Amino acid sequence: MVRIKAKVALVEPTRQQLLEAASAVFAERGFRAATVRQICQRANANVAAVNYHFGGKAGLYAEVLRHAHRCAEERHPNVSVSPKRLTPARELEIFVHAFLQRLFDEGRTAWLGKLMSREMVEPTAALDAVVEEQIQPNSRRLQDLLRRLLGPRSSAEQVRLCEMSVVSQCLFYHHCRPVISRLFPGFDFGPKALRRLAAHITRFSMGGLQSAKKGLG
Amino acid sequence: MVRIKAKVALVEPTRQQLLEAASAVFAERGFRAATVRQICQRANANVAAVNYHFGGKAGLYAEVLRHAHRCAEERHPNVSVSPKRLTPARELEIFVHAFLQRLFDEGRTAWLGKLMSREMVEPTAALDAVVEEQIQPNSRRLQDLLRRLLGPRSSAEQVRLCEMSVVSQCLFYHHCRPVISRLFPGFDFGPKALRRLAAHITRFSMGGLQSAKKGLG
DNA sequence: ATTTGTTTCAAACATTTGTTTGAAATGGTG
DNA sequence: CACCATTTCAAACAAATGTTTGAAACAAAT
Repeated sequence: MVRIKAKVALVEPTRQQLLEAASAVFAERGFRAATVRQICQRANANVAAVNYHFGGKAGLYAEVLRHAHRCAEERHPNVSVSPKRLTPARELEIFVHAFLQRLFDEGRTAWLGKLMSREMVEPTAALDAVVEEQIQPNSRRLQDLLRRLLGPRSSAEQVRLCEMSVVSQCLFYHHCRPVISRLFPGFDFGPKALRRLAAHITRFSMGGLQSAKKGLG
Repeated sequence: MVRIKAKVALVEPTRQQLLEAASAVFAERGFRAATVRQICQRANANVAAVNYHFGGKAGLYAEVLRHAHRCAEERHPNVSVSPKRLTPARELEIFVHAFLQRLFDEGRTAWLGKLMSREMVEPTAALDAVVEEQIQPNSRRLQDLLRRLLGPRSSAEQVRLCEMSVVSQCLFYHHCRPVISRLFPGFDFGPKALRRLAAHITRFSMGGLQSAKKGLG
């Protein structure tokens, strides 16, 4: 029994290893560009394992999305309510910073963010589920925050537009990283830079929101 | 001679047809997903034509980028200087609106914008040239405008960050269109909507710039 | 009309990639 | 040990795709 436990701990079941490897590869390369052979090699598994355990590349991808979602939920059990009383600006900054971290952190934490970012640009059949289960809730959360910032007279359209203005600034750095690093060599994405970025996006957006608010009447 | 001229006018040389077809297909599908067979079918050409005229798929793609650049230059011979005296806000709105149009117009006008947008997310070997020849100049142009708006005390870093805040808002709608149309059904991208979008992005950004300006000291 | 250089074409080729297969290995159970 | 289900594996398969090839068609010049 000790031996069994030890073995389980050391050599994780193939299915799990595939899931981990696939998460990383899909997050890096995207669904299309990732190959099952890459994934299996990384998981020390046979090429046929993907089909045996997940019924195919698509099935594996679907499982990876669920897996990443579970991992993220585990790590942030309930981000929806900020416990302390914070200024709205600070609350927005926290949202933005968390968003950036999900896109740029290394390791398992960032899988979900990267996968979702990929889905936006190069959608697969899984996009509908991703939007409904993951993007939609976050969108509602940000909209609530923005509505508070824009005031009760703001229209749904205004809230939507401002939401996209905020989100776009965060996603941009991930989507366009290849261009940014060529256009501005030396631009880095370490933790410190991420905080500075979040500060800028928040300040810029607070000004933008104020401007949008004025133009309401 | 008349017969020849007529024929040339009616049945354009294969090379040109390939270029046109490839521009459309690459803009729609991206470099990887586009297949030479698709392109050749659309151009009524043989599969081997691509290799004969351009040395391969990569060569064709490189030519397509140059071709799209020429087309865009032809259409907007010199956008760099706005002839009339405009308020900076109006100037920014024109820039933003033109940007959006390049991404969402149908037909040849939009090829370059779409191709560049693709390059940002899914870079190819051609990205370096694209950045240097196309993105860099536009970037400089926007930076000049923003520096005027931010005032002489603004740092290069501030200008860069604000530039990305503006550009990101424009690109977002193109990059994330699949998500937007699921999240906000009915969101359209017709000419009227594009003008409204440009107005929002401009107003939002003007507020953001003001905010960024304040935080300079 | 013949020649010469260019262009087109159908067919084949080589490679990649997702999937299938049938046998071998594995591990628990009676 | 023998039996059974589960899992792994090397090999093969089928489809897609970029590229090559060698002959045919074509056009212009001599």
